Amino acid sequence: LLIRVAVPVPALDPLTYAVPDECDPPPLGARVIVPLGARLVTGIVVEPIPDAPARGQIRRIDRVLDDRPFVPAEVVQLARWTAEYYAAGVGDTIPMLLPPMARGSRADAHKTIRVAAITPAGLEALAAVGGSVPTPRQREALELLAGSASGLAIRTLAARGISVDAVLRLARQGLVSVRHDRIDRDPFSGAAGGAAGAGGAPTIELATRQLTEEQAAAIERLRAIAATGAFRVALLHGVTGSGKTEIYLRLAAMARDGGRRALVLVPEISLTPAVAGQFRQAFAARVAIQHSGLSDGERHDQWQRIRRGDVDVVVGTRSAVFAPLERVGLIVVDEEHDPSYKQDEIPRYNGRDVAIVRGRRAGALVVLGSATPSMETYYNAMAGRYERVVLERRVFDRPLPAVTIVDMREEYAEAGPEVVLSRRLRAAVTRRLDEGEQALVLLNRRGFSTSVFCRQCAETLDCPNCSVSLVVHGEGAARRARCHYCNYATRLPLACPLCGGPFLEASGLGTQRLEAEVKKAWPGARVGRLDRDAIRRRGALAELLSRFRDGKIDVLVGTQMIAKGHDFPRVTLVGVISADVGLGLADFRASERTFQLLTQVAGRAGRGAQPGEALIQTLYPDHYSIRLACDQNYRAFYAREVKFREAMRYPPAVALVNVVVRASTFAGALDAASDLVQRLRRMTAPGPGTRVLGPAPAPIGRLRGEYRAQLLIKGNSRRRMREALQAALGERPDLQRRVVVDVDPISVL
DNA sequence: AGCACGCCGACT
DNA sequence: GTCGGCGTGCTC
Repeated sequence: LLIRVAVPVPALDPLTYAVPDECDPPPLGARVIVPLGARLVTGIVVEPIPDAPARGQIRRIDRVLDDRPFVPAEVVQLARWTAEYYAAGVGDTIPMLLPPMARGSRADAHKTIRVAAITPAGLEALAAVGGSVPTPRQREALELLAGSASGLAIRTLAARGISVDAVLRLARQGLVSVRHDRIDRDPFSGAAGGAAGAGGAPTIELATRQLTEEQAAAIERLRAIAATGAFRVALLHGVTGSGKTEIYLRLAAMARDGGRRALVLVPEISLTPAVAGQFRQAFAARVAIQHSGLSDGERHDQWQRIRRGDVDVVVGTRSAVFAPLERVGLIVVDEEHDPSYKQDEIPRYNGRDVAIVRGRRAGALVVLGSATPSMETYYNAMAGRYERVVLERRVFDRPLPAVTIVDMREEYAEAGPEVVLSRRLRAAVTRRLDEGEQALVLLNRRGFSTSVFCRQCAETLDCPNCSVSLVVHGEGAARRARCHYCNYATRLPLACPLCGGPFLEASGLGTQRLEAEVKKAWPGARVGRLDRDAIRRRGALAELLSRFRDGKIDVLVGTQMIAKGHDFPRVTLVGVISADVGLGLADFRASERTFQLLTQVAGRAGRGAQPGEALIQTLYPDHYSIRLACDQNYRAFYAREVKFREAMRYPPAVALVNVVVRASTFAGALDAASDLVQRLRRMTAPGPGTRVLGPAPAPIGRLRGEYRAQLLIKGNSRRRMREALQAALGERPDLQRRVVVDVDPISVL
């Protein structure tokens, strides 16, 4: 009997193994331990009866771990779909199905390690004075091993400066033996409690809460759709503060009452504790939370609870779309436009799109919620593929914030180009502080200064590994120049490294400098900063957010992180420092991102009793994404942007695949990309509508010391595009590992 | 990812 | 001449 098994090895597709006769055949989704090369790994059965004939030699499975599916069959199929669609191997997606610590090829209840032990021949060689004693390194290894009866882990030896290679060389000479030891351990002991907790009855009775008319109508429509029990996607297009979460809660309760379960995806759970918290309140212990902020033990515990059927609702980030939940009747993707749904490493899947596929297979209602839907989603809604449910008003009839554009060209003319905070913004902050209210100030750029240049020779301070300029972080003695792409860091030189000129000047501002400016402008105010640098420490983010919520911070400065989904009732003012950060990027989504960011951040104002206002500083007050964000006119923005996408043949008008080729030289990267382009053009010529663009140097032409070139495939059949690409790469297997394929890229930078 | 093989500069 | 670092190919 043959089965096909997905093993957690990057880029690898399922392998065929034989099941011994004395063994019960494992079902789809069961774990099996299989030999792979010289080691044993844990895999998942993806085809109990292979569709395709086996290729190559067939080995026997070592052991079956489960007689029932460990991963639900529908989730296994979802992983296979994801691997194929995003041009990855099943081996890339399989780890996402498993609880942490059961992931990876070496992890499992049956982790194996390589242990080296000295052989009699080795002892002899060691004893023979000056005889067959090998190299010093090898001698050192033998001496260490001679002192240990049971041998030493190769890892341990490596830690003492003996390379794996050296040990394996000794093994080939027969002087040491290498065995694979299984370590049976229980990695999950003591993993109870934590986020799992919250037992008892729900603290809030859903039905008693008041709904707006719009909310009630939206729920009624969605309920009717869900009641059919058939797959359907609905866009819940609701302005900021319109109470979308309440609708998710009610729909989840309905799903539960109908005997089905709900999967709720949020962009970044630590940034939207409100959503998770509200589900906790309504569903108490019947909720599981899945996100990267949990410890491995906690995550494992949550995974098991879901798998056992102990929960009705799973709230989680992107990867929760693979949660082992059965009988899914509702899938919510909150803030569906958020770029964090796209994973920026292999497999490069979009959690929203995988959610839709999961919903189709489960016959579920999929609700995509946003105040600023992605172009893709709105395009589908306009084409009638998605239901469109609209919430135009905020809850309690609270007004949307009044948004005003501040033209910084006038400001510069008045006060010089150094000005950071416009007069208008200063006045507004002062007024809010006097009223005891809070303000958010957005600047979507980290660091203190964004570049350093020499006044004498005009040279800029660049990263030695990447083609980007270094960003200054910190002030005074703590000043460092850092690369945001490879983490290279150096002390800021006193003189120009090129010409020796002493006049180095830092320019361009980031959140750190903004924080300093705000503190200087309002010495009495309590100022906080929220960006990736400020939340490095575990728990720092939650701490910062709760301090702001509790009113211990008056002005919170930060990057786009401050724009995401938060509900701070006392924020009445939002300031945007440089709305045009990002508009200069040569990315087809630049306008969309800017519009979304500005609309979302403005939407943080006036969510409580006091009405809010937003002030947007920009050098391009006439740019449509800024102007229309100011009007909070999504439909006008969409109408304008979709014309651009159609004219330029960009998504959602066409499908896009981005291919990046790496090489040690610039010419090498460009040549390889060019070769792929030619092969692709030959292959796609018969397929109308498919076009190959490039090759061109990647926008970041050098990254971590490697040169990069890129090409784009545009077309209307992703399958055709993928097949052409696979065929081209099949002809150039040597390029396989130098190429990164991104299907439906969120950005082509 | 691991693991093996083979090529090449460095250094006894 | 070895040693060992590193790029390349393969795993049913």
